Amino acid sequence: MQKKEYTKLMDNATATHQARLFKALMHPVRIQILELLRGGEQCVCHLEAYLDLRQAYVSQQLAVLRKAGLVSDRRDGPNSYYQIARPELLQLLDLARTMVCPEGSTLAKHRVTCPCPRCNPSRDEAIQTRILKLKEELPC
Amino acid sequence: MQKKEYTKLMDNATATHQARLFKALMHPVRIQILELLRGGEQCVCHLEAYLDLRQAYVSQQLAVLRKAGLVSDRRDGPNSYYQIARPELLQLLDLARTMVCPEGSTLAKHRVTCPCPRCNPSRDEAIQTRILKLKEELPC
DNA sequence: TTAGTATATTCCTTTTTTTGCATATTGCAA
DNA sequence: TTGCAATATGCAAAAAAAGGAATATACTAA
Repeated sequence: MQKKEYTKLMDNATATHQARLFKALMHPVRIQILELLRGGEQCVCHLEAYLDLRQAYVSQQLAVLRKAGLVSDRRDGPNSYYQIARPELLQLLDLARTMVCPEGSTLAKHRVTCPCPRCNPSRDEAIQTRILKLKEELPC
Repeated sequence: MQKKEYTKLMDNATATHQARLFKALMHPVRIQILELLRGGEQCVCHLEAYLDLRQAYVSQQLAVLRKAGLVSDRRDGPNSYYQIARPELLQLLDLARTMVCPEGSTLAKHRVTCPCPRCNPSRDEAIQTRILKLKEELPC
């Protein structure tokens, strides 16, 4: 039997890192979160409303994505905003989608009530103007 | 709070299928198998030798890839040959590798002894000629 | 300080994967 | 048929992930 010298195509460490990346993506909710982040950063309550999931659960899934280095977070007052940290992720998701979803499935519509500042600019604005008004009324 | 009509970016079914694809790829051994299949089909004993893993274990991992529709198999005599069924997979793996492995890691060399017919053409040939010789010696 | 909103984490149970081991199957030749 | 080589499958224990529930933290406003 022939004994051959063989240069490995890939070392174990790389394969393990790659597997870790796929592991972070192997969950439907995490994929949907990344899809929602496609258009830019979103706060947790927005994801919660749009996916119709409990807050703690969304936070757990975000923690998995964060620990895998796939998303980054930023605090703004009471809200946390998450965004995609690796733009190549979107290519990866696009490629995966073409592989599993050949037929253009029709996307469902549904109603959401999201409490986040971005979804409620008027409400936020109203609060801000009321605050300003009150401040003006105060004696210096 | 505003109530908005929202067209889902992705239906649950698609996300689930995508997750299933990533699930099949979330294992280092399966990734290494796919890398070995990059150059074309290989038999099980070849993978076994090149990855230095037990036969039953390689077969199990191949079964996962097969059930996910990522590889196809073909029987040729006593050997089973596997090949990549979805060429887009290679793109996916390439993209994933660039994401996790920025520094060009040096690939290790190692010696393998593979018993498969392709790795031992001379041995196979020798057997074949011996068979032919024996047949000639037989009285019709 | 207290209360309320937004978010994160910890603990625990259930389910799914992993992995080793034994065994079954298949194809071929004697 | 028997025996052997190559491959596949079934089973069980260990490890990991999923998901629910309670709780902790952070910030803001009163």
